[in-house]
Amino acid sequence: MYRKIELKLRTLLAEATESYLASLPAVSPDAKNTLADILNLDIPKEKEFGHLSTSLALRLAGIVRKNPKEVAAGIAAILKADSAGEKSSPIKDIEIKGAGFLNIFLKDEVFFDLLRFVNTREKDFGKSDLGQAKRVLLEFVSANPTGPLSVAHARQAAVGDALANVLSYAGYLVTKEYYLNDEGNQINILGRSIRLRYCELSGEKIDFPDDHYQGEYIIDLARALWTDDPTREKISKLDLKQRDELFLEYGVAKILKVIQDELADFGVNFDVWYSQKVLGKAGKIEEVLGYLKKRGYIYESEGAVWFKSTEFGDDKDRVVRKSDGSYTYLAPDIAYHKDKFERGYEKLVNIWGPDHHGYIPRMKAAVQALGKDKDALSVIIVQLATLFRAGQPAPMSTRKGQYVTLREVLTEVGRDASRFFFLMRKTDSHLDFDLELAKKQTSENPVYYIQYAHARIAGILAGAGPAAADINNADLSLLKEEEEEDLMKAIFEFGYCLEVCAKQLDPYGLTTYLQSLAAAFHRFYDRHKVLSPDADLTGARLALIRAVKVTLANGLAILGVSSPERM
RNA sequence: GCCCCCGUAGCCCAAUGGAUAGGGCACCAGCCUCCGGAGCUGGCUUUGCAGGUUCAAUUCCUGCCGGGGGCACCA
Repeated sequence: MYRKIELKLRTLLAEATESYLASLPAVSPDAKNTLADILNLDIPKEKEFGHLSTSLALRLAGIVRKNPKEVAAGIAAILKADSAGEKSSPIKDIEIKGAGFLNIFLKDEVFFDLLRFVNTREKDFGKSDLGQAKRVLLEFVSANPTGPLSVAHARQAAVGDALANVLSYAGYLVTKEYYLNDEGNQINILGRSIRLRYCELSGEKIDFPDDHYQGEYIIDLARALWTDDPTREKISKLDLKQRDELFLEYGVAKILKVIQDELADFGVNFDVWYSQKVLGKAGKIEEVLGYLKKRGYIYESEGAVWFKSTEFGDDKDRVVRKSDGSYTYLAPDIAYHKDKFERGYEKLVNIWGPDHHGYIPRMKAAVQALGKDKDALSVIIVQLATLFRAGQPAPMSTRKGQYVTLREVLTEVGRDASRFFFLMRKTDSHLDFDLELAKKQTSENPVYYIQYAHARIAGILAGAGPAAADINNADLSLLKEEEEEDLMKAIFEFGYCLEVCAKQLDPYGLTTYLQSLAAAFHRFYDRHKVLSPDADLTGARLALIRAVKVTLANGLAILGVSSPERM
C-alpha cells in the first residue's frame, strides 16, 4: 500500500521534473540521467512538512545551476497542473518550504483506502514487491554443536529470524539456513572432552586441558553414557579410535538436539540444516579448490595451500590447507558458498558474530573468485549483547564454560521480551540487555507498552458488539480529529518503515516504529471515545483502531513477538 | 600491530545526508461519574575535540581523545 503510493508519486515527480527540464533553454544531459538517483521520497518528522517530502529540487539545483526554490516552484507547478484533473492522483496539495523542499500532502481518500485495505487484507498489510521475488539465502546462528547457545547466538537468532520476516514482507523469497560445523577441530575437541570426562567417571586420573570444553554439560553427557549399562559394556569393547568416534557422534547429536530445542522454544525455525560433514563427503571442498586453482587463485607456499584473496582486496592471502594437510575453516566455507549459488540463490546474507568481522574481506574475495559480484554476499555483524542484572553486568565467556545461555534468558524473561530486547538497538551496535527491565510489566518496558495497546484495542472491539461487524462500510470521512489523522499517518508509515528495514538489512527500526504507533494510539484513546451513541462515528473509529491493531500485530509478528488479546 | 562498534540533556537511547536534533527514565505540576490508569497532558537541560567534503553533517572522510569488543596456519 505504501509502496503503491510511493511508486505512483515517483512516476509523477519524474514526469514533472522531465517536463520542467525540457522547458529550460539548455540543460546538461546529466540532469535527466541522474534523476533516479536524486529522487528521494521521505516521511518528514514534522507534520507541517506534509505526508511525504522530497529534496529533489535542492539536489537538482546544483546540476541545472538555478536557485533551488525556483526549481521547486517549476516542478511543483507542472505537478499541480498534471494532477489537478486526474482522479487517480494521490496528491492533494504541494507546498514549497525551507530551502526548496517539495512537501506533498495526500488526499484523504488515500488514507481511507488504506484503512479499508488493512482491515480487509490483515496479515498481507505491509507486503510489497520491493524484492522482486529474488531468492535470498539467509544464514544465521550456525553455532558449532559443542555447547548450548549463548546470549550472543540468541541475539543473532532474534535478528536473523526477524530479518527473514522483513525480507519476506518486502517480497524476497527467503530461505533460513543453519550451517552445521559438524566436523573439524572443535568437534574433535568436543569428542575428546567427553572421553576424558568419561574416563574420569571410570576412576581414571585425568588431566583436562584448558582448551577443552569446560562446561557442566560435558560431564552430564559422559555420565549418561557411563550410567547406561549396555552402553558402558559396548564402549569397553571398542578400541581407542572407535571410542573417540562414538563420543564425538554422541556429543554432536545430543548437543544439536539441545540447540534445536532452544531455537524452537525461542520461536526460531530454520528451513535447512546444512551439514559441513555432508558437504565434505560430497567432495565439494576438493572440487572448489580445483575450480579456484584452474582460475589461478590458488598456490602453494611453506608447505601450505593458499587462496590468493589479495587479488580481491584482502590484506593478505589466506591458507586453505594447512601444512599438516588438514583444511582451514575457509576451505569448506568457500565450497559452501559456491554450493549456495549453485542451489539458485542470487543473494546471500550471512549473519555473524563480531569475532568473524575480520573474516569478511576473505569471504567477499572468495565470492568474487567464484565469479560473482561482491555485493552478492552481504555480511551482517551482530554486536554482542551485554546482560545486566540490577546494574551489574553478567559475565560471558564461551571457552570457560561460564556463559549465560539462551535458555537462561528465555526462562527468566520469556520469549516476547527477550526477542524484542535483542532487536532494540541497531544490529551492529552493542546492546545492553537489562533483564530486570525486560521482566517489568510497566510502561517502562516497551514490549508491554506495545502489547498493551493491542490488548486495549481488542478489549474495545470485543465490547463493541454488532457495530464492529460492519467495519468496512464505515464513513471514514468522519475521522477528522488530529489524533485520528496521526494514527492514519502512523499506519501509512508502516510500509515505509519496512522498506527502510529491508534496504538496511536490519529489523531494529520496527521496534521504535511500533513504540511510536502504540503511543499515538494511547494518545488517541485518552482523548476520544470510540464507543459512543453516534453510530456512524463509532463505526469509523472502530475501523480506525482495528487497522491499528492489525498493524501492531503484523509488526510484532515480524519481530517474533506475540500480540495478546488480553493481558 | 590490524580491525569493528559507540561518544547526543543528570541517566538510557532516536534521527534512510536535510527543515525547529526526537522519545523514555528521573524530577516538578496536573488528568479517573467515561471503552483496561500497564494510560494521558504540561514543564526542564544536549550532538567528545580539530579539520575537510556538501546548498545542507549527529550522519560521510581524515586526525586526535575517551569507552566497549574482536583478530593471528582457531573456528
